[in-house]
Amino acid sequence: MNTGPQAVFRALADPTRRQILMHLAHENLAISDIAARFDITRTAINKHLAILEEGGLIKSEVSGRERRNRLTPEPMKSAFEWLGHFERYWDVKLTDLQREVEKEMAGKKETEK
Amino acid sequence: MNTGPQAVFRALADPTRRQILMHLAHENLAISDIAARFDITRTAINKHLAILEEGGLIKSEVSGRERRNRLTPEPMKSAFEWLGHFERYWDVKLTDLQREVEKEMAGKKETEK
DNA sequence: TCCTTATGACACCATTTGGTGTCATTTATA
DNA sequence: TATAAATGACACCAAATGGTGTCATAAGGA
Repeated sequence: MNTGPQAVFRALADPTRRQILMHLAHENLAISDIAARFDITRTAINKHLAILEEGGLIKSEVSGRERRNRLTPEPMKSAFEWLGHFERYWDVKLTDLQREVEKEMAGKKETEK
Repeated sequence: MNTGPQAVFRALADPTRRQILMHLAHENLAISDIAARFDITRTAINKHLAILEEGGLIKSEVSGRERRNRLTPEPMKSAFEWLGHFERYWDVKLTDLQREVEKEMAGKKETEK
């Protein structure tokens, strides 16, 4: 397992995997349960689960003949925080404010001449 | 261009692309400028830029013989918000608090018997 | 015990991904 | 005006990705 940002972003890059995470947010599910919710084979689901587990986003434990999967979303935090560093850039209100400030500064410069 | 969550997560999945975004957060750069900061060819950088632009994370405009790239991070917001839905799950403090509350409740039950 | 269910383990495949190198075109510049 | 610099446009490649199908094994249930 490797909960670094790379393994997490990689795990999040596939839409099927993100959907699996959403299902697991509601309830723990066995592999067949998950496969029943998608149009792809159980084998394909298994590979997705392996990548999610590699990213540390889920944990699984066997119980009888089932393997129950549970969400362990802590590693998402690193991706969330990485994105958070850009928050000030995408915040439109702040950008508008900056523009206003810059315009104001420019105006002052002009009047100071 | 397609600023949906899929295009954004896909663009963020590669470590080189994430580094390019960080560089562009500091300053707008031409393709050669970016290529000079990595050990891969300009052609490879070009492909990464195309994927970033496809996700709407950057915009570029030609200026003479240069193509200047600028960060347009608004689409990151959708990925950030998607992750935000899981925040309550990974928040350790909240989890600890819940554990405390549960322990307290269990204790009360005991004493109430 | 027999049959069914849930996985594990492979082998195989087409497409995508992340790189490379080369050549042509356009734009500054000495 | 030559020359150098910055891109664009291709062709080509190996490895990773996202699927498939098949067969074996283990665990429950009638």
